[in-house]
Amino acid sequence: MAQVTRTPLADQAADLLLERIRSGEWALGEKLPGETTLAPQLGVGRSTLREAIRQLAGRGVLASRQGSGVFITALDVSEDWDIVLRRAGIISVIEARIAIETEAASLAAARRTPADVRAIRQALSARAEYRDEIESHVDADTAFHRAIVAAAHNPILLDLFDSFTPRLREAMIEMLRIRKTFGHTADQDLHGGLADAIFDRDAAAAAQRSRAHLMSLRDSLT
Amino acid sequence: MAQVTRTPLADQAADLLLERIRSGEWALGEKLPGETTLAPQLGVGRSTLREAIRQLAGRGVLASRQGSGVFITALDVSEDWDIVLRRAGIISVIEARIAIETEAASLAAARRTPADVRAIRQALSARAEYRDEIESHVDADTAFHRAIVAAAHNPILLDLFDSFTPRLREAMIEMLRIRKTFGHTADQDLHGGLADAIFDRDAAAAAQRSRAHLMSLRDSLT
DNA sequence: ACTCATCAGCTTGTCTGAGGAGTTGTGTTA
DNA sequence: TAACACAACTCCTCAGACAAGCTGATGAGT
Repeated sequence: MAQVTRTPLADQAADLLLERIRSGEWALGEKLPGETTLAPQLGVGRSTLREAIRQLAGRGVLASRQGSGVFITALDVSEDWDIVLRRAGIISVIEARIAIETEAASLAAARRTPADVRAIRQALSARAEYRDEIESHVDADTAFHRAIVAAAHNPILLDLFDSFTPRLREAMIEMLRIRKTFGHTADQDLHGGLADAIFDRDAAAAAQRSRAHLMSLRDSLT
Repeated sequence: MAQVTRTPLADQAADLLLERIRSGEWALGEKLPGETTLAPQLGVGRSTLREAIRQLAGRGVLASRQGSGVFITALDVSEDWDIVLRRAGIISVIEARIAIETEAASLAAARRTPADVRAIRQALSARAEYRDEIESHVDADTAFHRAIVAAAHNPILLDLFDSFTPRLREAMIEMLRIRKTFGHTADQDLHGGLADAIFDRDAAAAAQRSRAHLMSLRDSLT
């Protein structure tokens, strides 16, 4: 099928180049072939190739240094996060949560304000209420953990957390539906202990309890 | 003050153009002047201007349509994460790196394969070579840290790392250019120690050294 | 044998001129 | 009035020339 809209050669060359970069043809920081050899290889003129390179440079994938060459600075930032999370598997996701939440818990212990304390306390009691309905319980649990990350006062960590949890919701519900181990008193106490450590400004204990909780979650899946 | 490093004209033209766009000289969706009139206005050749436009097009600011003209598609660079990272401040970014890299180092110690060991070792020696050139040093350093995250065999952590580093590159270069504290033997030894801990499968030591390195980096900025 | 300046041969950077191709508005014509 | 033809724009692509920067080899001088 012939396409109605002809895309510029420079765009096509950029796509083609990005594809080859993604495929791992060149490692991070490695040098690309010279313009004079790459241009005929892609079937375009040198200036067209240069525009393609500029385009990728604008996206932070390439960087060119005069006299030296064109180098790969990133293996594409890409926005296919949805797919990545799906393919990665639940274990990898929980490990990423461990990374973010333990650090956040530690920071939260140091930085929490009275307003943070109120928010965490409220989320904790809300979590205790929903013991029977799985979905509500998962939502309340997520809200509790989010309150802790928010108390760390680091916008990046909060952004990372927010990019995880929506994808995680279904998986968590599914999981809890199969193994009916949720809403137990012990589980609730574990979360209470994490909150207490943050209230007491005990960074080490907060990190340790956050990690312990998530690792037990991970281990229950293996 | 004459600058030592001459930035390419195309980059300068792109910056100049972005500045004028940000100042509101043209409205969203409006057409820019033609290449033949804009190029002399900026004092560059036509192809140079075209490369500048391509660069901004790659960042989603401009879009050119053949026969019609070049149009403004966004007044702000935004690009979701880019602006978040810029506004958040370098401290928050480093804290996020601490979260990701310490966990990754710990996992890498447990999971590293012989291939990972080779990759880390190679990156480390490459890092030692580039002691004088700031840019090359930063790239080599990034490659080293990336090799460790890759050795953790967790695609999500690797993706998170990759989403940080491209934006961090310029800030790191800028920082090192001001404070000339890089490439020191102590610094290289620190990285060597981290690598050794991973080689020895000592997860605790790997995490501790990774954290120590990044925290010293953070503290040097306060 | 070692040091260092020089240079040839790479690389990317920039400009120019020539067409090709698409779009748009205008004027002519039926 | 409506459809068509066309001229005048626009960006797109290529080729060639030269400038500027980097790198490794070469050779002279110590």
